[in-house]
Amino acid sequence: MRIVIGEYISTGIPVSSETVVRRGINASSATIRNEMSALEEEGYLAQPHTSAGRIPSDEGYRWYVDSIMKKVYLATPEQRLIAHQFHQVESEAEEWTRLAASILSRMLRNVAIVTLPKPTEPQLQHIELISVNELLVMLVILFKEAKLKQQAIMLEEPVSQEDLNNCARKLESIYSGRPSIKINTRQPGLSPLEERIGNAVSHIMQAEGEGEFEEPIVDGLRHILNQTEYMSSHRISALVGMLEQKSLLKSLLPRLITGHGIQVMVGEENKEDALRDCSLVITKYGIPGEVSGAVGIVGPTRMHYDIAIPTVDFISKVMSRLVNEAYR
Amino acid sequence: MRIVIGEYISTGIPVSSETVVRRGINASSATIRNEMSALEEEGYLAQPHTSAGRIPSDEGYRWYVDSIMKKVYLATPEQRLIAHQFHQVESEAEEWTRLAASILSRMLRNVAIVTLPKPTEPQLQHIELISVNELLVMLVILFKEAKLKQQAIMLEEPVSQEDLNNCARKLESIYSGRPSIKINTRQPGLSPLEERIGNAVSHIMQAEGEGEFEEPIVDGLRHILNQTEYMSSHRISALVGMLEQKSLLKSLLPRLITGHGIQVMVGEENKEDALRDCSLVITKYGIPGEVSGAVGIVGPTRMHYDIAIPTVDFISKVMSRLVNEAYR
DNA sequence: ATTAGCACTCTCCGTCCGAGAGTGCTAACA
DNA sequence: TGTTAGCACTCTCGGACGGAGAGTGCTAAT
Repeated sequence: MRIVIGEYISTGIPVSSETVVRRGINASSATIRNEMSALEEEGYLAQPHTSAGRIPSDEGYRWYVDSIMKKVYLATPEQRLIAHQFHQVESEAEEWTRLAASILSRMLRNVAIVTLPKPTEPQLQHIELISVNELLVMLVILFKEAKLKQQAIMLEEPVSQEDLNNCARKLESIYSGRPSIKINTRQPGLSPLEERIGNAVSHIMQAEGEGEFEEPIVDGLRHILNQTEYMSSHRISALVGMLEQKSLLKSLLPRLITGHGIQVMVGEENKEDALRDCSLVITKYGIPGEVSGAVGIVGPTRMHYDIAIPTVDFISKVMSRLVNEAYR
Repeated sequence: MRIVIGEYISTGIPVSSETVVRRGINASSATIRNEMSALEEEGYLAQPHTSAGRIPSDEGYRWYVDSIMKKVYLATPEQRLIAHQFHQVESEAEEWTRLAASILSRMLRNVAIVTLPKPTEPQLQHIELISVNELLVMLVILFKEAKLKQQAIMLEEPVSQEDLNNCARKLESIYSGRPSIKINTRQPGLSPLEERIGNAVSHIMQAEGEGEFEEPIVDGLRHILNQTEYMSSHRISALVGMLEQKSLLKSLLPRLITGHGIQVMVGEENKEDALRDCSLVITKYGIPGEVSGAVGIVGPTRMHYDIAIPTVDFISKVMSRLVNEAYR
């Protein structure tokens, strides 16, 4: 009889035995009361105070979530709605990602976290050196995954575009196809210019290879304020602070996503203090071993898991498909 | 005698006549009371209720701000602190900008808004077409200001890198040096390929030319929660929502920054509903007529204007200097 | 095992009251 | 005329009180 949880999730008020009876259970309130106090013994429910209804404990939510996980299936209209929005978007990874975050946060009315897809091994596709003015050169690196990195480089003396092109070709041949780890080692027989720029390239590629995920895009912070008015104010600002510091969040993500498949962390199950009052529904997307990203949402423990889980799941599948199309 | 405002800003509690006396005024509380009720008549002060101290009205803050504007000067230690942080940063516009936002929000404990520097007339420097695979080409556009834009383009049939280079050179010669407005007009005598890619270039350059500012970087949202607990909750979430929607904010900026020099909008002076409970300290930076950006902070009307104004001013000067160095 | 009944407990909400803070006014004073 | 002391008045704040209502736990009957 754990309609209790569903009821509490949608109303937010402690559920009484009477309420359960009205929800269509063929039993009297007394019977329910006995059941409920049994469930409380087992730790699934709790009472805010003696004469109030019951609210689910973290364990209660955990049970509820587990029971939902079997039927992770998003209703067709919602699927349509999402597919439709993705349909209109350009083939630009950053755009999908922003869109995914925006859709998630709007549909679930919670904070969405989505990272750009990131290849496990960044592969160099092309190096370009463009002179901006006499001494300033722009180094442009294109990765196989159509991602661009740039860096301005100040030269000591003017170099012709000709030489720059040669330099670019040479570095390209050195770095292309190699896993990013090896490129730290110096190459012999390079001119000072080539060495200088080579260092910059190494540096960029190394930075690119680091970490499991890209910096996440966070959308829907405004929902935190509406949903969780009960949460103590300093907890809220710790949470917002954490969500705001993308680089911190990025380094946290691998710890949050441990397993495969969709993952739900309820309240105290979270390692991070700031998340102690929240639940996290999160999963990876991409091509295992090649490209990966994360999508998820953060909300109060009292969350519509029954919608959130299938939605996050569906979005992750859409993202995986897009990645597949783009990186095939 | 408007120590009242200074006092209220730092304590946050309505100031009584007694308090003013204790702040070193050579007069009795009764005298102060007379003065204060005169100031209330004139609209500079207000009483939350009959038997409470006075708090400044928007007009009061306005007067206070105006009186501060004369001595916009940041204390040397703070200047040092800021300069020091900027000193360590790479010569990357986005990095400065993020840093500026981070410094501002941390020092003033409020939300900082900073835009990337944006040239009034984007000028094309270089076009590069790099084939990613048979049919996919990456169009890379480099602007004079060392800004990069990319777009993936799907071809109908394979084209050699040779032809791509030629195409890039041709388009480069067409678009380079022209103000972005004219480039809409079709050029005669272009091959389908050139026309196709030319359209993409036009499109990007036009988008680049639009709007007065870049999308702003917002930092320090967490401070909103600590500072403004009194603000009604739906106002807060409207505010956060607005600050979160960068594109909206971007289109709003020109309306917020009308004049030159540092600008302060107090409470109801703001046109935007979401800002009605807030004050805005904002200014432009850059090279007038050539490159411009905006820096500012948003906070409660009860804000340390005496620190905020010089700080924003100083940061804007630092940013201007950086822009000057980079774009010289 | 279920249920009706009932006493009990606890929150919620409005009221009341006293203390305290601060004002406005008046009358005295320089 | 401007300043000040004195004082009555007003309003908030916090705690106490109390009744209504909701919901439970227990017991006894089915």
